This record gives sequence, structure tokens and C-alpha cells, in this order.
Amino acid sequence: MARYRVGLETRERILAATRRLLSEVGIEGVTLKAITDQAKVGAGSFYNLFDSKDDAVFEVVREAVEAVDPDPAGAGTDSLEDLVDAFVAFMTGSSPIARIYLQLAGRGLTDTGIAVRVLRSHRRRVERFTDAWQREDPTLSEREAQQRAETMLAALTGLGMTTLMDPGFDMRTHAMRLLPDSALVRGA
Amino acid sequence: MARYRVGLETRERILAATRRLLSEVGIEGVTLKAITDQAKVGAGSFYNLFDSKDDAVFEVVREAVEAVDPDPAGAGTDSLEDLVDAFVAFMTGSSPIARIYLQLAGRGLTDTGIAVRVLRSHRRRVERFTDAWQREDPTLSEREAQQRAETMLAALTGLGMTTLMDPGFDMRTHAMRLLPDSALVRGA
DNA sequence: TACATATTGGAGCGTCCACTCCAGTTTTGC
DNA sequence: GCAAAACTGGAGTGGACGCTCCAATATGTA
Repeated sequence: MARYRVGLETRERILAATRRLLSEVGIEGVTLKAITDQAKVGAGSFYNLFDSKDDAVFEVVREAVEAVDPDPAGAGTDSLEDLVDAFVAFMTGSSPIARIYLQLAGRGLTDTGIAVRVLRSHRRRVERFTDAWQREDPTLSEREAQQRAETMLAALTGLGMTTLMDPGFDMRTHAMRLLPDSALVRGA
Repeated sequence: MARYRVGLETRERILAATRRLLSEVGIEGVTLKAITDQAKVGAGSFYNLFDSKDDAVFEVVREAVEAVDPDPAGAGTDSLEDLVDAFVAFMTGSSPIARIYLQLAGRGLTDTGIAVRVLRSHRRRVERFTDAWQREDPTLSEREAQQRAETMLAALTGLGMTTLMDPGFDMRTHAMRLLPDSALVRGA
């Protein structure tokens, strides 16, 4: 889309504005007008660079979600605890993008296009957790490790929802109970 | 609101229409016009009986969610397995209201009014699960049982989201792993 | 420099939607 | 049977919002 330098810069300004709005007023507050006002750009410029409003929103959320990974390089050195810790930090941290992420997932329940994107990032995460499980306990079968990873992530997601709705909820304690040391997600 | 017989009947027609629409076209498809058309009622009649569109939607979802309970009387005879089973059935069953429920929860992440309603029903459910845990293992402290209940529900919610987005996902198997026989949610 | 192409702002279009208003009708209690 | 109050339909209001269109301008290339 953007081919000239100015275009690329405008694109960045738009993404920054979207990011800021998502954080400050939530997903409902992100209207096209809000974005273009914040970015000091006309609607025409916006559509010269993005196909739709959601395009910009997805881009911002995708970046934020990827940043959750404590080991983006995927070097395979992060422990289960690291992963859980990073997830908890994401949910309880100051960035309100966590809310947005779960809300998008909620929308994915009826919008197939969104579901595909959410599932894709979910699967990536399951892989990371599966690897960590096997590193923790090399005797685990691939299948078993994957089931534990899936269950663990599900629990983390559910705990995340509760903590986002109920600020008094102690997510970290509950989440730590999921670690193998606590014998919580160990299989049959 | 409704004081006369006709009013109560109209109210029921409106709720039935809303229920049907939620099932057939999802939460986005439920517009006031859709409801009033389906119920064969004027907008004025609607607002004579409900304060807002969301009022009717909440009422329908609340009824559906309460119906999940295998033992509505709360006689305290349902086992953990019964509860988990009922939850899985709700999520994987034919009623699309499960989607709506999770979507509303998603909205609750930014809408305080919704969060309050969602948390209220969440807490009720945690109580039921806590009781069941204590029935299963009477040596459990209240606190421990409650933590296990919270974790279990979180995992079920997360698994529910995955299964709603990915029809190929085997929720039942994963959910059953959470039962004490499978040593999954047992504490430290 | 000259030209093709990218970029720009923003007025305005089309649509959708929750909700109000109200005059007329029906129901109910007495 | 009568009055008060509830109920009714639906036209109309006000506003939000995503996106298009386009003339004017800036940018990069040869």
C-alpha cells in the first residue's frame, strides 16, 4: 500500500493513534473519526493505507499479543513458569490491550474471520506451552504434553477473564497452582 | 412494569422473539426492529415493558444460563462430574446461547454494568463447584475447595471458548481431565 | 524538469439503530 | 358502566458510523 516515505510515516501515526485509543477508551471507543482525529489525518489518507478500520485494530492487537512472549526468538529456553508468569503479567499489567485481546476472542465466537486469527495465535501459544511441558518432563508423550498445554492455557484464559472483571481477584496465586510443582494440571 | 394480563403476555412474546433471534442470528443480529417485528409488537409496546433492548437480552441469557444447572433446586446432590458434564453439554450442545453468554462476558471486560451481572452468576457457580469439591473430599478446607472451584471454572470457560471457535476441538476429553479422579486440579 | 503515481483532507453519502412521543384503544377495579 | 391506568403501533427523531470520492498537492524517478 504505502510506497513513499510519507505514507509509511502516516501509517505509523495511525497505528500509534489506534494503539493509544484502544488503551484509553477501549474497543468501542475506537471509531474511524477518533483514529483520524488523533492521528491528525483525513479519512481518505486512512483508506489509502488500510483496507478497513478493523485492519488497523488487528495490527495493533497482533503486535501487542506477540510481545507477550518472554522469548520471541523461540530459542526454547523458557520454562513453564516463565510462560505462565508472562501470561499473568499480560493480564494483570497496566496495558489494557489484554482486555481487547479477550474481547476480540469473544467476537471470534460469531465472526469466522476473527476466529481464524485468534485460533492461529492460540495454536502458536499451545506449541510453546507443549514444548515447555516436554522440557519439564521429557518422559511425556507429545499428545499428553499437548493436552496439558491446552488445559493450562484454557485455565489461564478463564482466570484472565475473571481477573479483568474482578480487580480483587488474585490471578497470580491461582495461576501458579497450575504449575507442575503444584501438581495441578498433571494428567491421569 | 407489566400489570395487566395482556402486558404480561406481550412481555413473554418479546422474550420468546429475543430468544429465537439470539439463537438464529446471534447477538449482533438482535436489533430492536428485529425483536418487535418477530414479536409482532410496536416499539412503544416494547418500551412500555422493558427499559432497554439489553434488558430483554440479559433476561433471556440469564434464563438460559440458569438452566445449565443440573440441580436448580440446589439440593446439594450433584457431583463434580455432573457439574462439569452440564457445563460441557451447554458449550457443545446445540443451543447457541452459550456463545452469547461468553460474548457478553467479553463485553463485561469493558462494560462495568455487564461485568456486575456476569460476576454475579460466576460467583453462584463457584459456590456450586466449591460445595461439590467438599462433598467429594470432606477434608478440604473451604479456602482450598474454593480455589479449586475457581480454577476448574476458569479452565472450563477457556476450553469453552476454544471449542466454540474450533469445532474440531474435543472439549469433553479435556474437561474430564479436570476431575479429581484424573488428579488435575488437585492442589499442592 | 517533467511525468506518473502516491498521498492528502474532509465534505458528504448511505445506512443503521436505539429510543421517544402520542393519540387512540383496551383492560381492570370499583 | 365508568374512570383511571395500562397498553398499543409506528412514524419520527437524532445521532453515530464506516466508507467513498475527488480535486489538490507532494513525492520519487528518469
